[in-house]
Amino acid sequence: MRSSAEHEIHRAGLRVTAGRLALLEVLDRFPHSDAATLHRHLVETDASISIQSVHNVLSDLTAAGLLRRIEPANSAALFERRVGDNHHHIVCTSCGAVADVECVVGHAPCIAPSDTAGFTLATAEVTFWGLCAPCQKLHVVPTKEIHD
Amino acid sequence: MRSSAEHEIHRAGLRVTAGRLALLEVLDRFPHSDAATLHRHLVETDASISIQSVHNVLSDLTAAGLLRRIEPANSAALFERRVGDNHHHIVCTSCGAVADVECVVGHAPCIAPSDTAGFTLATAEVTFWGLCAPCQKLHVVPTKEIHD
DNA sequence: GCCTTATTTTTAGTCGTTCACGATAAATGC
DNA sequence: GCATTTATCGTGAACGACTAAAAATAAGGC
Repeated sequence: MRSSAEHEIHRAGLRVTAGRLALLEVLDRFPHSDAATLHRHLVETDASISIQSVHNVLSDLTAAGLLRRIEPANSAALFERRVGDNHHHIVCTSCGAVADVECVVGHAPCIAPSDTAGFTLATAEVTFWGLCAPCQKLHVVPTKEIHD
Repeated sequence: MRSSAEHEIHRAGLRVTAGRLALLEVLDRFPHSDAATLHRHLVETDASISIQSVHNVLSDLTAAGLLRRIEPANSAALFERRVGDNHHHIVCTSCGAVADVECVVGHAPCIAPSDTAGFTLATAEVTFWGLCAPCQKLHVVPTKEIHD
């Protein structure tokens, strides 16, 4: 059984290595993970890979367009395999959990601010903040005040 | 002449110190600055303040609601005095310059994603990416590919 | 002006990430 | 298959941004 990951890496002009395959596989199971978390999962399963190599692989695959890197405030860089669409994210202010969010309004409204101050607009990135279901149950009060 | 900054700090229940006043004044002239930049401006003008104290003051004033902290990807935390509204930002992918952007569509559409995956939604944060006017003139090609 | 305690300084230390470089192993050509 | 090339990985060190702890200082109420 030949994984699609193998094809993807090869098509990107990169060498197919055990580390890259393993990382893509783990990232499939745990999207929105940071480098340290991915490294932990990797050493747990089998592959011996250094944390620096994890950063290396993440950087290479992101540059190749196989991964998307997001960087919510107060958090390390997170990675996901879902690329090529303009979906957004919602982040839990209490525990940092991240979920994908489809932009209901489509592209146009969000990407058309009234005044771009002379900037040429390329992309719009939306991050939603809130409480995830488990944290709601725990009655955890978010540390940041939310005034309307 | 009593500065409004003095009142603001006092009203927040914080002590009015030279460092805090100086930082607010510098941040007025250079919005969207990071701690290191602010520190540089401060030591240039007059006030001898340590970089750690700058972080301290920024943290205190942000917690008190006098400052807003933003954290664009690939950048240190930036601060601005404009608080209490829901304006967004546009960041230059080439030089990192930041400008304020009013959200033309208002509140509702952006803050109403179709599915929040069980999250309770609190706020929406929009970051626009593009090229600032000076970087456009320099014909600088952004390092990230822009498809569509 | 004094006293309490918030604030600042000083000094270390942490976290996430990048860099340099020798060691290793994919992929190409034979 | 096997050798060669060179992309990739491991190791170790370093970096920037930020936080922590403790001692020194100074704001502001009395």
